[in-house]
Amino acid sequence: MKDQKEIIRETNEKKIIQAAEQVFARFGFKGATTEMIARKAGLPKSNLHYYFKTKLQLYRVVLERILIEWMDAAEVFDQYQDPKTALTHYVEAKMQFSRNRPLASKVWANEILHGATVAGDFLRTEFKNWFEDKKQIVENWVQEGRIKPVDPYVLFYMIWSVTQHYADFENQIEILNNDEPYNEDEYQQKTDDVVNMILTSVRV
Amino acid sequence: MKDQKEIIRETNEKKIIQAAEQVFARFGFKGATTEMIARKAGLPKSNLHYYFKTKLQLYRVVLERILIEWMDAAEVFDQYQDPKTALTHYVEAKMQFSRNRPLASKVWANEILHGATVAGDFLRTEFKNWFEDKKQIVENWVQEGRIKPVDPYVLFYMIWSVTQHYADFENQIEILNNDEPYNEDEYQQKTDDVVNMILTSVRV
DNA sequence: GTCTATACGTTGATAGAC
DNA sequence: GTCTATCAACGTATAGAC
Repeated sequence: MKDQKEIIRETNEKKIIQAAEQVFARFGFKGATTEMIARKAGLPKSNLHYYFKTKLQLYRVVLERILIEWMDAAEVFDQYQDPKTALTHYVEAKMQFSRNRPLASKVWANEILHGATVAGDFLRTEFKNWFEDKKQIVENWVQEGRIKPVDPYVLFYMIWSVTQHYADFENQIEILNNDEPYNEDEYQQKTDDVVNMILTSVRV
Repeated sequence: MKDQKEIIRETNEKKIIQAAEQVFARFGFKGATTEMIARKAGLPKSNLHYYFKTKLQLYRVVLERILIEWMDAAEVFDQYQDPKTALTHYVEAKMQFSRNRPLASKVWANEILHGATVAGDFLRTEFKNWFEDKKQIVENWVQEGRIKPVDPYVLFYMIWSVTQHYADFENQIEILNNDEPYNEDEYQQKTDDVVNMILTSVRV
């Protein structure tokens, strides 16, 4: 049974983490201030420091949550044996992630861009394992002649970069779209086009 | 004829701009300190402020130079009428840019990621004009049946994101490559693969 | 044009009353 | 668990001697 304090702690931590993600996405780690995060969470700054000792610790928590979401979204890749189906669902999931969680994508992009100092451990362990596994699947597809011969690295980097571009560069995209954000239908259309081009690029 | 002071000014400004690009790429605008930039340029901090009144002004200069380089590298697109040749040279130029100027790419990515507050003007004018022009070329190719029907936006975002990924996410790439940077041959191989996949995706 | 010293604002973090 | 007051550190920018 959760007691009163525990509930308060959980709700406040959640509010802080959500606010932190917004501020980190917009201003980066150094550019974000604990004051901005606290205000967005509706708490005084000292309360934030009560729940998270340091800004770095809060940042770690935010990143960790993003990684978990990222891995969850990637599971869809394993659920289909057919290359076309697996790739279609995977690319669609990535495009949806960019649509629903652009802030998460931006925080991640910012982290890698500036040296992956915090995410480095995760990349070298869990992430690398995940990737080696997927790489093997793609290599099998190639050997079985089910897709055109492609370097798995090049394929995955293409999928990641293209899909994440719709989140990380949304400001640029919006400007080129006459300062209009995509509506649901338009975004679905882009998603279909991206899926189609990637499938075509491996000839499935 | 340039006098002594002018020469000193030019060399020092150049040193500062180059140092600034490195520091902005690594730490972002807010994360970069004028002290770090000055030290890397081999000057006292007050000298930096003598040449560039504010950090923001220095940042603007750095960004502007990057944009000029970017546009220069893009000119290759206009020099060929054949879709296959034009796309090949363009993608190769972009891949070379990521290889030779990863810092420039990162500064740009960081700028867009965090709201394009400084580059917004450029994007809405010069950049948009440039893009509208290229968009028309691609649409013509489609109408003439020389490439598969594709949304020009989706095609360009694919080219930009994939090529820039090799600069902006190089930390992640290096980790997945067992903490080894790509050598020249490997990078050339990736370049060929990227070109090939993009050409295939539009069926030329 | 160069450099030391410094003013001034901002920010991460804490103390201590409630 | 909350909040006001406060501090120490840092970072931008400038003054003024050389």
